[in-house]
Amino acid sequence: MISNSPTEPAFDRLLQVAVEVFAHDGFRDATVRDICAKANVNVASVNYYFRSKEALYAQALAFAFQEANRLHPQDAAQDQNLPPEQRLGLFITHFLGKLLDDSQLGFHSKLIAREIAEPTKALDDIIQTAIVPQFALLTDIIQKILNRPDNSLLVRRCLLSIFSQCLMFKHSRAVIDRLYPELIADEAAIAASAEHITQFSLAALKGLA
Amino acid sequence: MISNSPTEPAFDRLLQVAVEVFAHDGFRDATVRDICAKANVNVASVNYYFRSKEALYAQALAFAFQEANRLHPQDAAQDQNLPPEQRLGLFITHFLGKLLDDSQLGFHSKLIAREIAEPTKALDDIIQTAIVPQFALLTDIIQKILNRPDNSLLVRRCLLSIFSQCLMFKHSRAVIDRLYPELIADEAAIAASAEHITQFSLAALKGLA
Amino acid sequence: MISNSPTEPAFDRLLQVAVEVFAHDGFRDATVRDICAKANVNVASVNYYFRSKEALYAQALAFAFQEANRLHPQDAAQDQNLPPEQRLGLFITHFLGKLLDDSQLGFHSKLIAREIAEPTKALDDIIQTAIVPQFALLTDIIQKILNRPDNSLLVRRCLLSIFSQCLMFKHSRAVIDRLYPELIADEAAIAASAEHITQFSLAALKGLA
Amino acid sequence: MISNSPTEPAFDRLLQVAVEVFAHDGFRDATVRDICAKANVNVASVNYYFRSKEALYAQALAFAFQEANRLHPQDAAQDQNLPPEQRLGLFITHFLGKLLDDSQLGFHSKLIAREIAEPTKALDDIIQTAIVPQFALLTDIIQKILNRPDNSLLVRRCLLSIFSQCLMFKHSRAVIDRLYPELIADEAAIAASAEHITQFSLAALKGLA
DNA sequence: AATGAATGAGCCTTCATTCAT
DNA sequence: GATGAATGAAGGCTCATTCAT
Repeated sequence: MISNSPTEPAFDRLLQVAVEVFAHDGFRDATVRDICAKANVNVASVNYYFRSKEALYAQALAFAFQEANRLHPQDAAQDQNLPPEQRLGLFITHFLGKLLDDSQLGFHSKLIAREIAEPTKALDDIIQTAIVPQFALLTDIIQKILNRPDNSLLVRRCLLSIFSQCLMFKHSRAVIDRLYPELIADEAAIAASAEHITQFSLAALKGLA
Repeated sequence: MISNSPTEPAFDRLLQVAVEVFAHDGFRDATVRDICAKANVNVASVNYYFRSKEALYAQALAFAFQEANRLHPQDAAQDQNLPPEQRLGLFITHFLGKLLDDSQLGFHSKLIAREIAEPTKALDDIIQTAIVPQFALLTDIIQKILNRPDNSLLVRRCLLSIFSQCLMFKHSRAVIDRLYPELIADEAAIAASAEHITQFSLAALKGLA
Repeated sequence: MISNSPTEPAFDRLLQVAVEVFAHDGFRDATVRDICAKANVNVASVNYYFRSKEALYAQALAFAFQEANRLHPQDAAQDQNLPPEQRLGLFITHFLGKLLDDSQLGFHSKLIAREIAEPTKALDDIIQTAIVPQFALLTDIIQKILNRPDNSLLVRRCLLSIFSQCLMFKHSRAVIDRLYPELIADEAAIAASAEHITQFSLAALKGLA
Repeated sequence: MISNSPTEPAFDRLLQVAVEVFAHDGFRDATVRDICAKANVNVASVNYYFRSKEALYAQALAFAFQEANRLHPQDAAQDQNLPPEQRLGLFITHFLGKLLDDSQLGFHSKLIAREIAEPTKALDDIIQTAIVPQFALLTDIIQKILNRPDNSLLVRRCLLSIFSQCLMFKHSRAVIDRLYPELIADEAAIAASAEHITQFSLAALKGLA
């Protein structure tokens, strides 16, 4: 993705700060001045290194995906030796953990969720790089449980049904925080939520198979 | 674009245009000048009728919920004489229809989805007036299928599992449009998607009961 | 002055409120809306009754002078039977009391002080109506103490010297409030200040005579 | 109009123009656009250099005091070797000269007089840095003539009596211009006025001592 | 006669961007 | 190559005023 990036520290600092700030404030509310100040670089640096605020955003988005995948690889769920039911549980637990990570890494998924909810021109690249592989992995698991071909409509629909249950905790977090805060209160609660999604989805898949 | 029938009072025209523009551009990118121009009123009208851009947004949001509920009432799903399984199907079909309505009303759900993804101060009011009733209705249906008390954690989690499958078509529409466009190609496809969510969820609920 | 004023209650209320608001906020900071709201009349009333905000100001100024003179006549100081030294004391006490009156009447002198510090076109009329008579009265007193003709330069200069000591409490009140608040703390303090000005001025006049 | 020598830095030009414009129009009526236009700089410069219109005003006020004191230092009046009666005369002459300086510097005292008549948040700072020293100097002189302690009420009252006679030429200049223009017609007249204030005050102080 | 709705000019401020160094 | 100064377009908002009723 970021093939043409010089490896200068100012450039990198700018990129990391941009992920955080864009994730926190959104594209419009984030200001170039704020990003530069937080990155300890000159105000003109964004235009110098990235040509424009918009270009910085696109790069930051690509960087966020790259980092999210580097830091949260779905290794266990890819193990073809495990039974698909167990792989499903691992996938969901891992994916939900990534989404709800409120540490520094949380910025990555937050920025991505923003981009999906309000796509810009940058989305198409991103889908190919980061979403398609996740979809492929989950497709593989579902297809084995349902015992149907990869490209069947049912597999695709079940894929969305399962993905959506995880994504809700990101997209509708504001609602969950207000109505059902106990479901994401701490790590144990999040693990229980992952377990529920797994059981709910397994029961559904078994019933539909 | 809503037809700006000049007979309509300026206040109403402003409100309808605001829903459109805020849905399309978001709060920050939308400009008062643009809204006023599209509504064929003076630039000062927003401040005259609504006191501020922020207050206009809050009113537009409330109006969007009101309109969405008025045009897609959940009457059938509330019928206590029907079996809960059928009520669930009706609820999902209606809810998905409301979310994917690309006619004039599509703006309403788009604006609402934006607000949930990036909450402003206006969200709290909205949750109470518009979301809580929907949650209550679905809770009633689930609780009857599961035969569990209203407030059990399981009921709440299943509620989110079902809601999320519908909401994904709104929040992640950009992804679906690109990867699985056939699932929302036309009204028949949407109906089939609703049917899938219903079957998936019913199988899950039966399995968990 | 206000010969063409209709005697309607709305008109009068507007005028009285205008004196207060202009005195408190100044011409620019005062808003027509605020004045109309406080006077319980329509927003358009100012333009209807007075043609413009500026014209309302001019009328309010004239009204303030008229009221100030009507409510604070310098009767005692005009008594030719009293010795001029006593008349000087009466004049100063009375004048200072009028200037420092913080009750409703205080608005009149505050508005007038504003006009003198930052004159508008309205000032010339005002000087003839309200200031000249005061100057004449004080001139008469001084001239008798100094035993000089009315129009001597010395009389004029002493007039200003005495007037200025009183006016300072109005024009530079902000400074006095901060550095010597004890000089205007209460009615007794104000009376003592008047007494000082009288003694200071009498001593000066005696010395110069 | 100050000569906008283009060699001067934009910051300085802005400050000098601000003194002029604020003195002429007052804080509210003065516009940032006008100031920038007169200073030949961009409209955004005020916010760039001074953060806000209000901050520019505060700086302009401080600058006015600084300039007024730099150009009219009270050196002679501070000379402890001179008799206090002579020092009083020097102080009054200098102070009145500063107030009535109609050259370029007239803007300074006009701005200051405005601020005292209609104080803003900026006044408190100004009092400490600019007024207190003047008061201290005059207090020293008066106390020596009266032979009383610095902090006696009488000294304070006499201080105000003397100050006020000078200030009147600033605050009530509009009235003097119309009724007694001969008192400030030219430099000689002003010197005569200063002489009068000195004699009047000395006679008073002697009488009260 | 008197009003309330509606207007438009103009204000301060923000911000991404540019330019000379 | 990299910066800090400077810009200009645009945004939300206020307010005296006008106009139809």
